Amino acid sequence: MELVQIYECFCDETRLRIINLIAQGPLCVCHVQELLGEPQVRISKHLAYLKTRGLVRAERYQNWMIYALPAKRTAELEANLRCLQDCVQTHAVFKRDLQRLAKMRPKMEWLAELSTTPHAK
Amino acid sequence: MELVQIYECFCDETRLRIINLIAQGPLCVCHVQELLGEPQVRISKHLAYLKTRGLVRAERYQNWMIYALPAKRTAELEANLRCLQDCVQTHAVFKRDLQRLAKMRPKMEWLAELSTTPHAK
DNA sequence: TTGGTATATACCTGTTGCAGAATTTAGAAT
DNA sequence: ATTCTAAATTCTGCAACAGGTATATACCAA
Repeated sequence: MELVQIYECFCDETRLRIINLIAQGPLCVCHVQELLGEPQVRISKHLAYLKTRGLVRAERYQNWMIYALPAKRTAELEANLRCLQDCVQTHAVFKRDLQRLAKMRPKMEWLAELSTTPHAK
Repeated sequence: MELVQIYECFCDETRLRIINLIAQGPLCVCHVQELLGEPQVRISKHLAYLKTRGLVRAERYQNWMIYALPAKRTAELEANLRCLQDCVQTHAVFKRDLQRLAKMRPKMEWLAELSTTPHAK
């Protein structure tokens, strides 16, 4: 994953919000959709965009597609994800997304066991 | 300067190289052009792109346009510039650009006195 | 098989981005 | 005024992106 590709992924607000959420742990499309309050097709297409650039990976579980950060991440990606996390601290939209996610977590325990990726928080 | 705009500025390699150079201190267009070995129109247009998003400011000195980072930078911009500097350490292209810049510095002392921006070495 | 849910894809539209070639503008020097 | 240099702008073409609507696919359940 090249540096420029990271920034391509980062340069749209919807994608930033998605990344912000998925950085906390794997999510399926419908969760993201509900959390962001954006139409399904939009979420789906942005996720596809991220996937082609290797920023996320996808795995099917029954009816759901579970999206997560890749297990192996370059130092660059790690650095930029950390930087992003710092930056969004001060932005209401992103904070709200995370708060909603926290509320939703309890309903999502089944998801936690699926992924090989360790969850943040 | 919004977060997304920072990433818009970062998502093209030519722009990344320009930013990497200008982060070291103010430069005029012809310097950037010479350092990158890219045609003038390309440099000029990317600089315009960066300027409209507030990532750089420009100031005329006689025949030359001097581009520099803005004097006041948001925390986000600072964080991302630092992150970028870390990331490019390992990339030959960017390192070479900086080496060339270092060689060119002696010929550019007149520039140093113009700017209000403190130079990073 | 039928129907439902979750997700992706195809198609269309408008916008933006990037490139190069040619031209123009601004200032300096003669 | 003319000429030189530095830089920006205009024009054209093309590819990518972002949005939406509609449709298709994949899996599950009855």
